[in-house]
Amino acid sequence: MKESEIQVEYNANDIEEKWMEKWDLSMYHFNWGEDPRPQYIIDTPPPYPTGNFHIGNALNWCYIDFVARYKRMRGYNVMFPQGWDCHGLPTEVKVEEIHGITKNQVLRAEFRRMCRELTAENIDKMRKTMLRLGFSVDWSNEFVTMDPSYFVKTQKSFVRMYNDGYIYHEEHPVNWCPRCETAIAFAEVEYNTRQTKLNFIHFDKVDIATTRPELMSACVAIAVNPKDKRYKEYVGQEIRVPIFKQKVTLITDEAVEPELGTGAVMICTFGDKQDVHWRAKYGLPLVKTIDKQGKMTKAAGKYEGLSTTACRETIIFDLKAEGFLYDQKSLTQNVGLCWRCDTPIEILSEPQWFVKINHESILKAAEEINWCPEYMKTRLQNWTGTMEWDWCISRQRIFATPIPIWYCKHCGEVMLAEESWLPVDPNEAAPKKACTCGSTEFQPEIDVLDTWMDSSITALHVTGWESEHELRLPAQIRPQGHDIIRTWAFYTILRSLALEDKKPWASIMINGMVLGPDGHKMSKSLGNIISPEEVISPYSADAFRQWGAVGGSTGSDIMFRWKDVVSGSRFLQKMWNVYRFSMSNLNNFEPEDAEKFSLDSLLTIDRWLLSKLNRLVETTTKELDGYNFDSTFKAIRNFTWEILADNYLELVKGRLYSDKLEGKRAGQYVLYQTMKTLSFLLAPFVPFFAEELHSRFSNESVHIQAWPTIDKSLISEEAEAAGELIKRITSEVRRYKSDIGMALNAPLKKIEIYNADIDTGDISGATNSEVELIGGAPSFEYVPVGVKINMDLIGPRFRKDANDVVKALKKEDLATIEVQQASGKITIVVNSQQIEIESEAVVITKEVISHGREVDILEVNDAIVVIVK
RNA sequence: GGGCUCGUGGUCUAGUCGGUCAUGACAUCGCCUUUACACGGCGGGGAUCCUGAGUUCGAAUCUCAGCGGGCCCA
Repeated sequence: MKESEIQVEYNANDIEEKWMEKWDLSMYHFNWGEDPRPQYIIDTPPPYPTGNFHIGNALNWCYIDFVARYKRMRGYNVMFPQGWDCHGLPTEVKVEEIHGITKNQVLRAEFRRMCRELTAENIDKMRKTMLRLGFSVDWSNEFVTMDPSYFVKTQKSFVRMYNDGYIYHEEHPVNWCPRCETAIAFAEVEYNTRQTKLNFIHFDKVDIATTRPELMSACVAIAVNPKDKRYKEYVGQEIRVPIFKQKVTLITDEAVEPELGTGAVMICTFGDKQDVHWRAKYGLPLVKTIDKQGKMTKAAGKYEGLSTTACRETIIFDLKAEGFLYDQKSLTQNVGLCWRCDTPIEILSEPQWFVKINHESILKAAEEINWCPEYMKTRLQNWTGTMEWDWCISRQRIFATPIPIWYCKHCGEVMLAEESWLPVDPNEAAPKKACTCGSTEFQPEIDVLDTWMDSSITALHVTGWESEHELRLPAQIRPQGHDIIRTWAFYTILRSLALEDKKPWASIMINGMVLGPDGHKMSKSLGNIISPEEVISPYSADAFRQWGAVGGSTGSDIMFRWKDVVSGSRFLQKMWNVYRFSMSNLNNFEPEDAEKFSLDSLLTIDRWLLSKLNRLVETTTKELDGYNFDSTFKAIRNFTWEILADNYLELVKGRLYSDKLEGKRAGQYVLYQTMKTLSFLLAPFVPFFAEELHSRFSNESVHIQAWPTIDKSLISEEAEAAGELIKRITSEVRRYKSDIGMALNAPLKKIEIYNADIDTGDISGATNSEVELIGGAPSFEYVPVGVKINMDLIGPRFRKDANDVVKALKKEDLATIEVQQASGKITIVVNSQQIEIESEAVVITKEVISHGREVDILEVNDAIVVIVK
């Protein structure tokens, strides 16, 4: 083996950059052709190209990469594709900001070009971070949703779902941002508490309380609780709305809270989602009093043209002047805000495109998917159960996939694009055929598709839907955060069923959110954001990735902790030292020596180590199959540090330094196997470091090697017990030296070991002392010092009296119990009753006394270790 | 307000088909510069297992209620 140029310091950043340069990334490519390996396709989340690959993304990608690398080593044909979910409002807003324009000041095509340009730059930046973090992405399967090659599929999916009756166009209440002038989905509404005024207003028969008097012109009914006696006599009667003078009916509904305000509320179209409910439930008329810009319409009479807030002030002024308003109280309430610009949203009734939701089929598919962790499935189920509106898929924006629809100017008929015309922007191209009425004059649909329409077909896209390859749906796994179970997971299942009648993935692996070092979710406003780059440059990507692995269990939210990164970095240095030590002792040991090596010449502690090593392989394999990265990596770390470094190396050193070939060869063999195995086990987690370790064993990348197999013949209880005894004796001697203030390498006059049949060579080496094994019974006296009680036996047998039995046993003379125990039965008196206890229920602990000899005595299991001073 | 989830030494965490000394890491204290490593080794101290009630001979673990954190939603 070569040990040259193994530096004392592990210089992570140099080594990571070296491998980044050297690696041929085609080793991560998926093979679309014939392949004997089973496929393992990952439906990677396409991030939104903000330009910053943040730490939350990084955690998600760490998980994906652990799985991808592991599965490749396990012999799967793995695809870890990378997509980019480009369309959306944030980019539009950013472009307006950068160019100092509003989107309506330039041509749509020009605005789209600006958005594409910015997105391409942002993707570039994020790709760099991903490469630096060592993710084994298959870049040959990258997709960009704004590219025609991708959005042609979004459009095709629209056309097919339209033809299959899943999509319809209808006037329906939608969440609307008056600033952005677009419909938005529930997923895009944020809630915040605000102070507002509850206004108390006299109507002609009742008094009502409202926070939104500007909606009085849209008042279509008054509602009270059916149990509210105050209004009983007026139920069903007509009430006149002040100022606007329209007559509305007083109705009753359970949902009205009698305690709030006056107990009577206006139903307006629409103040909130409850109004939408009530309007549908009671078949009330629709009055549109707010327009798309958030201005009052003609329906608001003299208030037409005012903004909603100006209208509110003016109406309050007028109500006061005319004596209708008799009180105002402040009220804290939650208001819905546009997630992007914080403008309070309105509910408007507008013609929009919708996708029908089939609850049952989604629930059934969710049941067939393997959820990790399992409880995340409940979230999807609960959400599905509470969906009331269909999915609104149209948006009034520019940078998005166009809806491939025109309307005939002559007869109004809808003209749907044929698949062969796609991709198409109806605003830039006309239909290639005439309307059924004969007209060739068309009005293009200017609404565009919700971005989720793009991203909800990723599972289809990556498995080859509508490509030159055969369809390989379902993908094997969907890795994603729990924040988007209700959106991305939900929509993907829906679309996959609608388009191919198949579930999108076999499994879904959920990651938690990343919290800042202060325990709160990372956010700009809290100022607790940490970027992956800030962590990598002082500590390395491999250290960062270890935080991802050990930070917490899969699915739970995990805090970013610097000390996890620091300890990751220390582990690399520790492992590096172990490796350096091992390699320097392997300079005359070649792979052929390992092949020729006869296992018969292994010593006890070697077998102990190899047994532990194979158990480690067993554990890591099992844990990785269950996506338990934290327990996997902790097991590797524990093995390396405790078992290998602190114990095995110390015990084997004596042999490695000695001239006796046989024991030395055995130690070298163990080190050789262990270093090779560890380089494989570490590969999914710390790919740069593992490659560096492996590079001195082979010219091939560690990342295309097979995962180690478990050699069951080397796993042995006896070997472990025997090794454990040696290890414990050594560490007892170490403790002894520490207790009496000796240096740990200081020699003892002599160590005698009684009542144990073990190799003493390694003990002697590790304690730097002569060790003599003495057979036969030692001439020492045992003194009982305590009693341990087995509650498994005592508890169920004595129930209520168990406590008294324990007390009695503890009071009893130890020597007496010992004598009785030897005879098989212990008889004691409890609560003046004589009872018998089986001898197994009690264990007498004993100590050995030196009996006059000038020695100290240590006990390890049944062995007696005598230190001659 | 609803759903899911978590609450264990100063900090973070393991354990959760109930069994009497509760795991480990970081921090802290003491000892040790031993030829892989002081980014190390050895040893010690430190816990009302969120609170209350219940089930049980016995609860960190099971049940109920409450308090507090997180995410999603209204």
